[in-house]
Amino acid sequence: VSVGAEQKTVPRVPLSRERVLLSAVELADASGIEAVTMRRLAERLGIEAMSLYHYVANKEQVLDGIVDVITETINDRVERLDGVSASVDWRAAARRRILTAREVFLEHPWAPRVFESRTDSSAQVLRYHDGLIGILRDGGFSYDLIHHALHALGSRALGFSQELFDPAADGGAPDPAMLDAMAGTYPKLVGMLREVAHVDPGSTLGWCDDQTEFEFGLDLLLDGLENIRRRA
Amino acid sequence: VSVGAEQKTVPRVPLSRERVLLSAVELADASGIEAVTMRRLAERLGIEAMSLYHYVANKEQVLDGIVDVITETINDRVERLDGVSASVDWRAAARRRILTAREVFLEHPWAPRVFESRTDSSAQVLRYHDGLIGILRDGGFSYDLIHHALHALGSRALGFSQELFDPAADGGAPDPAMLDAMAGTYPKLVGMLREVAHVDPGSTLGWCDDQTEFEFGLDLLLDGLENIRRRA
DNA sequence: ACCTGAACACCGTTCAAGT
DNA sequence: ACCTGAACACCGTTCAAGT
Repeated sequence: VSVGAEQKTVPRVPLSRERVLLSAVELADASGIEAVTMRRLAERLGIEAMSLYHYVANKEQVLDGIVDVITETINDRVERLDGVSASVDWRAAARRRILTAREVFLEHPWAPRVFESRTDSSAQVLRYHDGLIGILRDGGFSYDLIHHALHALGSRALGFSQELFDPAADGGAPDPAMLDAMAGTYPKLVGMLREVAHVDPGSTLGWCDDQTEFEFGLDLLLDGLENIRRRA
Repeated sequence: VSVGAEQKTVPRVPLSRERVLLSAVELADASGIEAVTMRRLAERLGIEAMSLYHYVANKEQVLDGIVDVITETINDRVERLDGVSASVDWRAAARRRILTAREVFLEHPWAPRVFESRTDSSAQVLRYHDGLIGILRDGGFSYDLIHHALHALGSRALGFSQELFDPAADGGAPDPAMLDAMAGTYPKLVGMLREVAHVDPGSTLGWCDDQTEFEFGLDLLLDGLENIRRRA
């Protein structure tokens, strides 16, 4: 079938809010979140920009919808774990849920910024938290402690921690010449970088591994919560 | 002196990069961060938009500069504490530094979003971290543990934790009728909200106090770090 | 109902030109 | 050196109009 024939004979998948939002995620994956404009999104769907307004009220709803799409993927994966988790303690179940959610964010590196820009709560995010609260509740937490725990975890509960500055630069070791130049102004910082950057020079992961750091922070919080729970 | 006379006789404070950035912070304080456009910022300074490009290369530099201005304020305040901190243990010194920094963010509620949107590192933020690293180092931390600690603290080291969704709605208790409607879909979440929202019904702070939650998360992390430090 | 085309009110930024 | 005016390439969104 030639392209020309296809254009005439194959019926278009009918447009829908769902298809608009899925397309927005694909566009962000392919070209970055700044490429997600109403005009470019419409172009990708083969319609005019104004036609989008039949499926979403405005661009904010597109971004809200992106959050829902991503978190729905997360929920699909973590809820498959819950059946297996019944026999496991709360800490292992919570840890596994969070690290599974994190895998989805690793597939959409632009997504944390979108999540942090939202102010309306998403139905899928509520569903994710509902499941996490269930795990803590079954583990013997009071609702009061669960509430504190969710605030303490923040975005870590969902599987990401937005790094301040240079998340990409963490991959490569800092330039020794640059460190020399900075040593006068930031003596302690440079002291740290000089030592930490050389701990494992042969590592292919680079001197600073995102996954390790995420798990370190997560375990610190989970351990602390377990201590409080046990004392209560 | 009449306004008309003033316009002719009083020499304008000469424009500078510094004055542009200070004005950007004032504009964000007054009208929100979305009001900080090149055109509106220029208007506020009594010049045309294009004149701004003599002081900054582009709008990204304005946002980078805003981060520097805010963090400079923080550094001014926390470095005044450091003299007094000499006799204090690392935990108290770090806690005081962070809670002092937090006060500045409470004065600029739009600032966390700007910080999290930056990708270049700021000289003032490096200076802030240098001081914090010094406190931990004096407290007996290895550079390796300090490195993990900074990642675990994330933006909490600087005094803020970006809440996901509804940070403003936390002030008022959730609507009981809405909770009833949500109970079927989110049973555990509603269970938590029903209990936690009624713990202190007479409190003027509302059922969920930002400061309390921030300190809870911060102490959880600091306690965990102290445990690791002591074991090492 | 679904989609469009023209237009509006804004952006950030360029360029060449003024003093 | 500092500042400007006109223009360009883009936004999100309105409106009235088409099928």
